Amino acid sequence: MRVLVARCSIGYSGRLTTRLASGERVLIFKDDGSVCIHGPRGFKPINYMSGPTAVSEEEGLITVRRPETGETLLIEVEEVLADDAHVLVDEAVLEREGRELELHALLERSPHLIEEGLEILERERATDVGPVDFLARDADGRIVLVEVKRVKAVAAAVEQVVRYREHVERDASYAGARALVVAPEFAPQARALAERRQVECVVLDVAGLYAGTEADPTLF
Amino acid sequence: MRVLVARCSIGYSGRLTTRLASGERVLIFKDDGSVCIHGPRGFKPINYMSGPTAVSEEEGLITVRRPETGETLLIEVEEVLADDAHVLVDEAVLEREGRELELHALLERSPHLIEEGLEILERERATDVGPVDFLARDADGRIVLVEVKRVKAVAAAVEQVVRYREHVERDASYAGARALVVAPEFAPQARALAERRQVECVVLDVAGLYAGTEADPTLF
DNA sequence: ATATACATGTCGAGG
DNA sequence: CCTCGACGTGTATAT
Repeated sequence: MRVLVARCSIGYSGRLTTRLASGERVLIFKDDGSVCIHGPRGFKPINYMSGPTAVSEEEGLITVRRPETGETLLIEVEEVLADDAHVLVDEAVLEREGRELELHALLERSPHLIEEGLEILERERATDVGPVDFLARDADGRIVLVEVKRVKAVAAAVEQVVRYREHVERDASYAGARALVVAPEFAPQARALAERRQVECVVLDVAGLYAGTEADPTLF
Repeated sequence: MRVLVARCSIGYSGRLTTRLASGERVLIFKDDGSVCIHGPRGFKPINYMSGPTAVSEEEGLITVRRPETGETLLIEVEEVLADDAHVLVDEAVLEREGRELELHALLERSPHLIEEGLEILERERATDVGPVDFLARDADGRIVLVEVKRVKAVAAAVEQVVRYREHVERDASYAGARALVVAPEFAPQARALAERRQVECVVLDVAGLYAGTEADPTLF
């Protein structure tokens, strides 16, 4: 990994075209061919390129090409402030907790949090329009399709569960299936669309959900 | 801006919890309080934090807190391989060309690129289920709803414009409105859905669009 | 401040 | 390879 600190101008051409006038930045060239250029603010690079790439350098002009897509990054180096190569040993992989999957597991253990009397029949049931999060049956014996969102549900989530419903209803035994979106919050447009499509919105108290579980994300 | 190269272990707690075992990484601390930590691969940081934050350091333990959200990043520094501070001068702002907004402007100036005889009536017309990119009228006087995608159109884009059509058709004067998706490329499932929903797909030659304009993204 | 849609989105899973 | 949905999505824009 090479860490170059330099005054430079940068041009990118690919899915769009960007131009960045002269300024001092930190440029990181990784061994996998990826490049990221950090400006003075924010954790996101101001310019970047995925690997694999071919990097060439001559007379202060660094050219990064990604043959796969034809993207090009041109870096005119005007002044080198620092230039260090590091051989970094890092075998660790990032471990995550608290993703949507765990929310699913929690709801599967406690389906009454969605609705009293609900029984989960299947999880991640595959359809040819994508998987539906839960296939369930309500207290009256009706089939219920459940789409779960960890964060605010938008119109697309409603569309998703409507697609599932249209799909399963081609099988007559699923006629009259209910469709639910379960989320801690709903965008107004999502509610409007849900009403039109006869999709039910279930607001989930995520904080209350996790309260008392060992993976309580509010503990810190 | 501080560039620290170190062997370290990292814990993040916020919207989720992550743990990263010991390894050698590049850590960048910016003056606005943002932090990003780069591992050996990829242009994305393996861990990060947006500013503003409070950063404290004692005995090899760096603590980054973001009061606004309660997020915390804990960095146990086990060995420092390099540690440099840089005062970087960078007033430049990134100029982008080729965003969706510009594509809209281009099409608004030259609606014949969508269809001969098309007349744009309104742009970004809002509805309670979302805006439609263009409200237009065709050579025969029929209302045309246009959804524009800068990259490949997928099924969701078709559903969007169908939603708009359903909305405007509640007003009888829009009965029989046409629905178009305009994009440089269409996913097969998007085409299939478009056919079922009677939505028209217009393939746009984006390269041709920009050819001859000063913002030609192919010039590199 | 809130709501909404764009993003060089990126990334990973599943067919 | 393609398609699709999640993401610590982040970010800008309009209301």
